[in-house]
Order: sequence, then C-alpha cells, then structure tokens
Amino acid sequence: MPSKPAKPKISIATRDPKAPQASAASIEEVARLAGVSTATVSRVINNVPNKASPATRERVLKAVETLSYLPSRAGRALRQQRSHIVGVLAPDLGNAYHALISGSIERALRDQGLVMVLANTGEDPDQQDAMLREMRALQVFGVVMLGAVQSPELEQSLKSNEPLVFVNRRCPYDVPARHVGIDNVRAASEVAEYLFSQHHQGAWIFHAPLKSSASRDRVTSFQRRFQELAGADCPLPEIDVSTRRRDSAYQLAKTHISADAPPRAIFCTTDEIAYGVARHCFEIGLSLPRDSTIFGFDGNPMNEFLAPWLSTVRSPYELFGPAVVDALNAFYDESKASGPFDSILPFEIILSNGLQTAHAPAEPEPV
Amino acid sequence: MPSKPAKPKISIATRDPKAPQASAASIEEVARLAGVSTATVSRVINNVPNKASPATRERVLKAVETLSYLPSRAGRALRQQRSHIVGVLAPDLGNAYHALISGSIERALRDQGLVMVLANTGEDPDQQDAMLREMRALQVFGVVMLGAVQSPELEQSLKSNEPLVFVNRRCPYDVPARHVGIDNVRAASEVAEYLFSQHHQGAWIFHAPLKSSASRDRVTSFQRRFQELAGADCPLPEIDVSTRRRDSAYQLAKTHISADAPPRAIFCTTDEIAYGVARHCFEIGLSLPRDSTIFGFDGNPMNEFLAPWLSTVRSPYELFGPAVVDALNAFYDESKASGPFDSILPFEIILSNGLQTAHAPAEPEPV
DNA sequence: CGATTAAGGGTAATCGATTACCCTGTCAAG
DNA sequence: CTTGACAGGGTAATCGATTACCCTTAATCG
Repeated sequence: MPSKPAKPKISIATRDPKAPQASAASIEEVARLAGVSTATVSRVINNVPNKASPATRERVLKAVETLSYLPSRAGRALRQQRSHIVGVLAPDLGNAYHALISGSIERALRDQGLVMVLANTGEDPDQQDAMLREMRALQVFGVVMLGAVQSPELEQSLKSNEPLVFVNRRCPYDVPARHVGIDNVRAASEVAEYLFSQHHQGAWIFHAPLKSSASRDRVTSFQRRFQELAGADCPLPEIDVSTRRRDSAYQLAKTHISADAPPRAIFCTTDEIAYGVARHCFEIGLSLPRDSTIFGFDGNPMNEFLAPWLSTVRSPYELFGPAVVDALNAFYDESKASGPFDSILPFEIILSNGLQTAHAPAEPEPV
Repeated sequence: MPSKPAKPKISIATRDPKAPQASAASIEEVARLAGVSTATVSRVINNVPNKASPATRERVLKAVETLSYLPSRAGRALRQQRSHIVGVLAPDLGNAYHALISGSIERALRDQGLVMVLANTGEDPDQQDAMLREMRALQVFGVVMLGAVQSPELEQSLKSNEPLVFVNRRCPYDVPARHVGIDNVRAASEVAEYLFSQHHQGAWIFHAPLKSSASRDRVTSFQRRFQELAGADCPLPEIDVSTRRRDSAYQLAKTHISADAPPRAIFCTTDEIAYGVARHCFEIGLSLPRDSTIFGFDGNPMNEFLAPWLSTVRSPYELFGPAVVDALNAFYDESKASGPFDSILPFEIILSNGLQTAHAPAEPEPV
C-alpha cells in the first residue's frame, strides 16, 4: 500500500448536496419489524413494568438496534405536553461566571437525559420576556434564571407555578421560589473581617446594581460587619458601577481613584468589577496587593493565572448543576414539592497569593 | 399612602404549589374565537399570502392577542419534520473563546427566531456522538460544531447531508463542509513576521493538539514563515500541550522554561496556553513582555484588563454568529446550496501594550 | 370449581400544528 | 357569454409518539 497523507483517517464519499434526508425510522417501523404493536414498543422503550415478556422485550430492542431508532422528541412532547428541554436564561455568556455555571448546569442536565436551551438576556426585561414565552411554547421541563430581572412574563410564570429555579440572584418578586446560590451575607461578612484585620481605616466598595439580591446582600452585609468592627463612622465609600461590566468599573475607578491617596482596601461585588478597578490601579502605577488589598466575588478559576493579586470568594461552580437539577426535579416530586426552597452552597475565601505589579502601558509598537 | 419597603415593587399572590398549569390556548380555540377554521389561523400566523382578507386577518390577530396564543413548537415540529432548534456543540464553556462564540451565535439565532441548544462535548467522541443523536431526535434546524472531533455519528451526519457548520476548526473528515473561521495560515504567518522582526534568533512554540485543523494551520504556517525569514536551521522548539488547557501549558512550561535561558519569543496557539506559559514565566521572576515576547491566539477581550503583556490574534467574535446563521440558511436556500463553503472572517493582530511583571507567589496569608 | 387478579398485549384516541386538496365567488380577457 | 385565473377559506389527512381502555390467558385463592 502506498503511504498517503494521513490526516483524515476515514474517508467519506463526496457528499451529495441533493441527497434526501434519509428520514429516521419511526416507532411504527420498529413495531412492524418486531411483530408487535406500537404500544408495546413504546412500553419497552419507556420501561413500563409488567407490560412485556422478556422475549418480546428482546425482539423490540433488537428492532430498535437494527433500525437505529430514536424516538421523535416532537411526537413525545406533543403527547405528553412536556418536553425534555430546560431553558437557561443568562445575562451574558461573555461573563465567565455565567458561562461556567451554564456549563455546570448543562452537564448535570445531560446526566438526567435533559437538554439545555441557553439564551442571553442581557438583563433586559423584554428579552427575558421573549425567552420566557419561547420556553412556554417549547413546553420546557423547567427554566433556570441566572440573574433574573423583574418582567411581566416572569410574574406570569410565577403565578402559573411554572418550574422555575433562580440561581445566584434570588427571585425579584416577593414570593416563595426555588433558589440556588451561596450565602452572600456570610461571605461578605467574612470578607469584611479579613479586610478589617488588614486595614482598620476602612474600605472602598465598588458594587454592581443593587437590583440584584446578590449585590444587595454582599454590600449591606459587608458594611454592617465592617462597621460593627470599626465603628459606625468608619469611612466606607460606596461606588455604584451601574452595569456589571469591567469596563464600567474601569471608567469609574479612573474618576475616583488617584495615585496620591489610593484606597488601602477595595471590596468589589464581582471579580469582573475588580478587574476594571485593578486595571486602573495598575495604570496609575500602584502595585497590587502591596499598595491595595482588592477583593472580588465569584472566584473565576482564571484568577490563579491572570489575577493572582486578587482575593475573592469562590463559588463552587461544579455544585451548581446538580443543585439546580435537584431543584427542578422537586417540582415533579410530590414528596419534595414543599421541601426547602433554598439550596445554599458552600463558598471558599481565596486570598491573593501573588504579588504582581504593573506599569502604565507603553505606546503600542508599530507592526 | 404609607411608604413601604420598596424592593419587590410588584407583589404577587402567594404561589399555590398545586395550582394546575393553566394549559395554553391552542390553535383550535383561536379559530373558534375568531370564527374561522384552524387552517386560516395557521395561514394568518405564518403570513401565507392571498389566503386571508384584511378583515379576517384582523379578527384572527385579535383572537391571538386575546388568548395570548403561542403556537406549540412540538405540534409544528411534528408536522414539519423540523424544529426551530439549532444545536451548538462546544468543547468547553469554561473556555472564554468558546463561551464568547456561543454567545454570539445565540444572538444571531435569536434574530432569526431560532433557539440554541448548547452542549459541552469535552472533545470526547462519545459525548459528541450522544449529542449528535440527540440533535437528530430533535430534528434540529442545524448543528454547529465548535471544535469537532472525529466520531462515527459525525460521519453519519455528513453522509446524510445534515445541516452542519464547523466553526474555527474545519471538518475533521475530508469532505466538503461549511466552515466559519479566520485565516489561521495568514494570521500565523503575520505573527511569525512580527516575532522575527523582534527576535531573529528563533521562537518557541507551545501548541494545542494537532488533530485540530486550526492548531495545525497555526503551527505549520508559523514555522514555514519564520524559517523563510530566518533560514531553515533556525531553532523553533515545538512543545505539544496535549490538552488545550492553561494548567497543562503551565506544567509543561515548568519543565521546559528556566530563568537562566528563557526564550525571547514564545508563540502559543491559543490564549489559554499563553496564560499557562506566562504564569510560569512570572513565577520564575521574568518580566513580560520585557524579557519575552509572548504571542497568543483568539484575543480574549479580558486580555486588555488581565493580560496586557500578551500579544494575540483577535477573532471577531461578533461576526461569528451572523456568519454561522448564513451558513446554516444556505442549506435551505436552493440558490446558495452550492455557494462558497468557507466563510473567512477578518482577524486583528493585537500587540501587547502593557508592561507587567510578577514575582513569585508569597505564602498565602492566614485567614 | 368459580371468582379474582395480574401479566401481556392490542386498538384507537389524542396531543397541536401544517398543508394538500377542494370549493365558491369575482373579475377580466376573449 | 364563456373561460380562466385568482382570492379567500374550509375539510381532513398527517406527522410520531403515549396511554386509556379493552381483551385474553394463566395463576391464585377461598
């Protein structure tokens, strides 16, 4: 055999663009091949007990194998009035925190035979509403709200008791609703204790919009604990980064932080905000964490590589998926229907272990 | 009116966990309310021309509004043998590059009224196969392969001419297949030119597995161009990071790079790999980019904030979504069915503009 | 032995849309 | 006046599953 370039090990006949989509086998064909009715095939596939003898079962499974039969999701959903799809509504996949949690949720769903429809909502009520309607049209198994905002359809969904799980941020309406997240109050309190132990003088706070319960909890708990320790008149300047984006934080840091009197301690309610603040700090010649201790929230795994100067509260990303799936299943399990509505996951305080300094950017070199 | 705590502005009656899911209105009810047949309702909804007088149209739309009718996706999919779902198979949502591209694709799909099912495949052929089967069962509108690997079901999908679009990495089989990505060959060649202009002595290469066409193109093109400029005997040590993860790159950098003779130029085939290599460089006391020029690929937008020392080839994230949607639509458009199979997007060379140094990590401080 | 009960399995209704096919007017061209 | 063409709209088949209901057989119980 002459040696050939080996990259595509298996070669396929050239695709015929006009080849008809060989329509997949239906339950009818399986039934015919196995010599039983479609009812029996359905029962075998769905493991209905006492409805098929071992011999029949075997014949059906053999036919399924032969035809490589896959039940049509549409047929099933139409009849059962329920699909195996779970919608995940996330503010922004560009945010590592949301992307990681979505990833964790997807893996956990897959283990249950469910699939994830993922949508960016941009924290926009209209987009959130459009997607909630879409989820209804899909008759989803459940909806996961990663960073919900108030919106009419969300209200509607709550009223009709649709299977809804809120992640991280709690439900923006005052009704009982399932929730998965960390204990932001305790975490922020521990951060306050740590920062107080390092810098008794006070700390600056850069926070995301307070419409989010997570941001609120983090800010108020931090303030309360710090003032408990340092006295009520302790300065805790509060800067509202009106988005949750690093560039907004960067711009705000520019107007608030100057090299002559930099804050010795900075508490940011998310890592993203910390990145923006830190960028400015580096650009005015500060050295972190020597000149300022900066604390974030979320614990992006990338920090170890790119932001060793950042202390943060790490969320247990991999636990979110299973917890969300449990919360969804509870909607269909009579016995758990009124179980606990909150799933509080453990967090971890990560202290900066790297001393990293930056100088002002040089002029870009010409190509 | 007495002032009340204002957080949840709208209050909802306590949810009744046993409330029946008020089943949504069907096309039948709309037809009854409008006094027409379901056929007419369907035609109005789908804008079939010359099938409804303006008056009828109006009545139907009014009924749709009144009942807040939403067509069942399952009913539609069952009849049309095609859903409005697009599957996106990505190796890992924890990778910012994949997350950003998925986000862009989702937005573009939404603009077309399509929804995205997203799945992590972990570059595992078995998981990829399971998801490809799932996509068939869902009768998806199309499948987007972000980082495809060879697998039996993929072969099968290609053979049956399913609507498949490969992103970034080309199809791992040697058949015509639609592809969206940047011109890796040209990009790597330009990187080689730049690195040569800075450091004629040569460069080290850290690369992801060469099973990926993107990695192959980047490595071979870089080598070819650098050797054209520097001579064939120019040293270009090549280190295979067998995963595409930053921690693997970090470990390999540890065994290959020492402080006494660090490489003056390092070419990494992805930003993630560059992060791992850079971490080691920082830890042994190097200053980047002063001591080494390090080049990545992908252009994570976070670099501006967290890795200003990194030069990189930036992918136009926001262009991926529309390009992918175009490629998918081409499968259903007779006139475009045999159009160009490749959509090559522009890239941008980003040169490091920050000088940032790191010292070895300090002992973690006790809590 | 008769009456129950459980196992095994078939028949056909059902879910909610789309669409092929058919029918009725109207109007303009020839 | 006849003939088409076209607008407007209804009837019913169809997509592929699940499942309520029914039937037969065999085993069990008193």
